[in-house]
Amino acid sequence: MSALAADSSLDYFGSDDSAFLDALRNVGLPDDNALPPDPLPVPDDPETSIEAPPCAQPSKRRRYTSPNAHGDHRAEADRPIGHLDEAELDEAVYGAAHFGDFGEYMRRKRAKLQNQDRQIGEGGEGGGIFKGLAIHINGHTRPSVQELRRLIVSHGGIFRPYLDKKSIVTHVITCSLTPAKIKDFAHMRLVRPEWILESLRLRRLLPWREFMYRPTTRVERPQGFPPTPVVLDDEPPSPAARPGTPPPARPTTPPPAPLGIPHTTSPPSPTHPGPAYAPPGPNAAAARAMAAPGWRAAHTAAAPDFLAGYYRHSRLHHLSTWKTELRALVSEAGERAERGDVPGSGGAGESGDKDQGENGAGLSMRGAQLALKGPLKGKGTTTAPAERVIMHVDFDAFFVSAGLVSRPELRGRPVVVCHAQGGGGAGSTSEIASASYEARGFGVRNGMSLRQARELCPSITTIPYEFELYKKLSLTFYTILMSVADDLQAVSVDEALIDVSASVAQTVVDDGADADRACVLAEEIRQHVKDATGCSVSIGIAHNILLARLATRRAKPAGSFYLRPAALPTLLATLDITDLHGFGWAAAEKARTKLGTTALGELVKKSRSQLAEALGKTTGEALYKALRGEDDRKLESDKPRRSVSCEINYGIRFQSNDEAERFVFQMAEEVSRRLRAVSMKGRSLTLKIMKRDPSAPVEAPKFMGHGVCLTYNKQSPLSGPLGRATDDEKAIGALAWKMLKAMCIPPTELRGIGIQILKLEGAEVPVLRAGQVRLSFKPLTGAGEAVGASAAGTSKAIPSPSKAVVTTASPDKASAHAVAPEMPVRETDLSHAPARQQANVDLPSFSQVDMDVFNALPNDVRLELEAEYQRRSVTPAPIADLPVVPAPSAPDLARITRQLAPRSRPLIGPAQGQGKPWFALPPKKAPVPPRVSLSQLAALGIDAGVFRALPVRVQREQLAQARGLAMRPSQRPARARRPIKAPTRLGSRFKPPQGPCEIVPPPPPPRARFVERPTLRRPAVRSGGEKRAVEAGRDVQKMIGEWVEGFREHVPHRKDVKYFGHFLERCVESDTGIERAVGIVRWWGVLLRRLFGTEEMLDEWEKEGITFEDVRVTSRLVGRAWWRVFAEIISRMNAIARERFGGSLAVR
DNA sequence: ATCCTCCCCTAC
DNA sequence: TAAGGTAGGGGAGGAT
Ligand SMILES: Nc1ccn([C@H]2C[C@H](O)[C@@H](COP(=O)(O)OP(=O)(O)OP(=O)(O)O)O2)c(=O)n1
Ligand SMILES: [Mg+2]
Repeated sequence: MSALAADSSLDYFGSDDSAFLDALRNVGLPDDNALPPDPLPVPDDPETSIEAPPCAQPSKRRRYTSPNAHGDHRAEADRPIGHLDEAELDEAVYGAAHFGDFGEYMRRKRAKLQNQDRQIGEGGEGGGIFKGLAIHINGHTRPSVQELRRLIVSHGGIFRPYLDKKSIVTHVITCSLTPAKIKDFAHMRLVRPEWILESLRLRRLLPWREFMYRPTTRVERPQGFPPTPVVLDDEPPSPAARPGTPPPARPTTPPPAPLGIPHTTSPPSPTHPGPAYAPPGPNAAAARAMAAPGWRAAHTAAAPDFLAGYYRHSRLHHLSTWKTELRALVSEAGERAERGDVPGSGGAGESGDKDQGENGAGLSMRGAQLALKGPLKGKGTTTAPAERVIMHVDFDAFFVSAGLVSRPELRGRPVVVCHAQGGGGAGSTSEIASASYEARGFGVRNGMSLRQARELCPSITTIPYEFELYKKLSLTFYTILMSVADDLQAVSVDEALIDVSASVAQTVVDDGADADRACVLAEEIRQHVKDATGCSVSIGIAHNILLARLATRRAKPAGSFYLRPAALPTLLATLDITDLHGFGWAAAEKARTKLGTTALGELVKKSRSQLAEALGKTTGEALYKALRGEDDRKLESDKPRRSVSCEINYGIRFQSNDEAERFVFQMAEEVSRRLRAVSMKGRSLTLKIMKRDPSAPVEAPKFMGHGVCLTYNKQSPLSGPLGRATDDEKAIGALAWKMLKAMCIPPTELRGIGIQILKLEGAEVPVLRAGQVRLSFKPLTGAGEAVGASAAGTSKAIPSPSKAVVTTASPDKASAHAVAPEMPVRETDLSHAPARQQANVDLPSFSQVDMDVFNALPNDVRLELEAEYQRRSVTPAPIADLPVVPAPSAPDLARITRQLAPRSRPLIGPAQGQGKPWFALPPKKAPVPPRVSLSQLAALGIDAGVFRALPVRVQREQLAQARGLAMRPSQRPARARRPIKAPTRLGSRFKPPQGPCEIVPPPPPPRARFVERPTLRRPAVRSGGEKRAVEAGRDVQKMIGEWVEGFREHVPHRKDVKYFGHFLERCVESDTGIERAVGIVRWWGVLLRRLFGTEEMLDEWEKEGITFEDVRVTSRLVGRAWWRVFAEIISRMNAIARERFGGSLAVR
């Protein structure tokens, strides 16, 4: 029970310390009337328990709170914490307090936090220099909120977690304020954290004014407009300026700028001030949806097509998959390099020593430079660790940057990527994947809910995901890195570690110190990537991985930074343990409870054994060394894969066992598919189950989320029909279902399901598919050895893989990395590519080819490729069979391919050896690119960058499409339709006027004195179906006129915007509506220009400080609002247009 | 000691 | 309306 209490409080408060929990537990007191019985002994609602044999309750049930505070709160009254009547506690603490403004939740939470502080204070570090102060901390701070709180409380101060009218706050600590808060706090004592730190250092309370917080240049503006851009995303600091020193100062005053600071701590539960991820308690929208008949069956995991749709939209799934695929690609490239893949290149790396790092030459991507490096081959072994030059390269706000490539109009504005689009979603729990640096200036961070973001920054703009684009940019990025790296470790789709020791040595700089050369090289890389992708990356440079990562913090955004060991102490003094890669919330908690601090500046004083004791041996020692700038880990570019899994913990809402069973089998198919994709089989299956915690509401705070759960993981040996390892979906499904049944969990309580396959083995020979390519490597390395090793089984048998063994003999490795069907490399630029040169073409290894795509190729192309592969005898048998043998899991592979595949044809691998390293070679018979001038493209509304990236065939299509489009509605290319999900939706989706009309209530009157404002929602439209809407062009134009005119002194109404936006989007979706939509939008633009002037004019007026009478000022702001809405809608239309046609609309 | 199994944790 | 996945390092504690 006590364990539970601790657990519950932790869930609830996140960063509570155990002393406090102990104290609470020991207080002992009456129960909370709201308390439900302790969940433990209570059997699960028996109602629909899965009918199963002996219900063996799984051995472990663990409470799972999302590591990410997805708004999941343990039900307050979950379990007795003690016998303290909390009202009395409050009373004692605050005197006659009234909490009318607080819900029960907030009230209790606050009381507890307060109590906790008392505990800290009592145990405290003495001194009372903060006595009499009541301090609130706002937003992100450095040190962290928790750390500051601890410092304050332990020195006699009071920590105020929240602001309200009832309790006094003497000071507010902050590092950054949103405009809204600046206003709120106008009359308060705003002070920087340094006040606390310095006061403590000098052991006396320093005058707060000396540390007064001043908003950085930002000026608040009325309508919630974004501040002037803090940092331009696409404006790198002055070039390779002074190497060895930080890039030109960012617009920051306080040392650690609010920008670029990674998420702080506190995963579980909202401990920090600021908006909550979601309101506590069941998600209202979800409750409503679930109550609607048919909704659950159509939109949750109970729907037959849920799995595919879910994965198609899951960013985390993509992130994970890409990472795996990139690793495989890198690994393959390494192998090719070692092998001296390019014909004729026999020599360079002695056959004997393989090691990937083997001079740059090894990483064949190097092109011309390699020649020079040849002689240096020994490098991998000779270079002392201290001399290594490691770069950590990472896109700035990757998803956003990618999205802005085609939305330049949004640059400089607070933008986030998330699923929820448009102005709506006030309470949206949609998660933000990436926030622009401007948005971060408001405190918005990756991983927040849209709702939180809107609270911090009401004017935030959302843009949709573009997964294909991310993947494309990523490949380009990696190709560039490969061309300079001696070694490369794929970290994620937007991030990699490279060893550039050799390249640096070669970089020409007069008078160059290594550091100088490294910085020059870094800037070159940044420029290359920028040119090739339109996005900026930042680069951290140092002698080891750890420092390089730290350096990146300073480099961001859009810069590079060389961190020399000597500078480390100073840097560390400002950092928290969670700023180190690999150290998160849990580590910080351990440090805090066991060592009394999370500040690196303090931790550095701890002994090695102290750290080891607190954090574990390995981790502790790693930290000890890290604090001294030591890190001898080497880049990992070819580790064998050890597991393949598939889990979904979202949208799981079953009513019956049948639904659950169906879903489990679908998941089994999915894992099976993944296994086959990498030619692996497994001998062990782990079923991972999440079950709603009995105390958690049926609907989680996050829409369709899993909420607080108990987890059950059960492992079982897996074997196929014939005995050993298997990838058979039926075997997997049957076992998984059997295990789930045995858990006796009512299907209604399931919230997450996962299947993980372990003990992997390479698939057996008989299978022709991709995996067989693995064999093709053997002849080159010695078949005998390979066979022998294969008997050895799993990698474990070969512990620290000696270099030699790795490449030649490990079957796991070979099979694991030989295949990357989901991420075929393809040409990125046809028009630049030189004609194919027979000898040097680097076709992807056959295993890398996505079979579906391959099979779908035009006959001649396919035959030619087959011939080529045969010629090289890379793959003996398969070729003949391929066309015949349909890919094993055709439908699903097809799905995946569709999901990842661009409209272009895949196939050709990145160029090796000579030539522009970062552009792939064209397919044979490259068609002649159409001749179009940039201006022509512009006239047609096609984005030149996008266009250039398309295969010629598609270019032609697009061109034709656009030309027709400009004139009259025309045929759309096959397969350009947006996916449609549930049938129920289908109806409304294509009846523009209807959906919105039903959903959107009439907009309330504008705030000010506008009496009869026109509305877009009018009966005229309501009556129509799709046809009507299309016919409505004239009407719509008229309506817009009225709308804009009516609101010329007011910001457009959100609902109207939403409605209008929907209408236009649907027009773009339909074949017949595009032209009309473009016309309408143009007309709209004309009206806006007429009324408010262009945006540029507005800018001018503003810059020049031109102020007319108030009216004009108002009008200027209103004008901006209109233009902003205008841009938003256009960008949404363009998103659709891009998806359908690959270009943007010419609406401006 | 050393392995193995079941977690937890972290990252993107 | 939203899409909270996944692989791998490492620790605790039992089996060997
Ligand atoms: N909680 C998160 C974190 C990241 N991502 C995705 C979107 C990010 O764009 C991408 C890269 O993650 P980074 O941590 O590198 O963050 P950004 O690139 O967005 O910003 P920056 O690297 O500049 O801090 O991964 C995500 O979907 N969810
Ligand atoms: Mg990034």
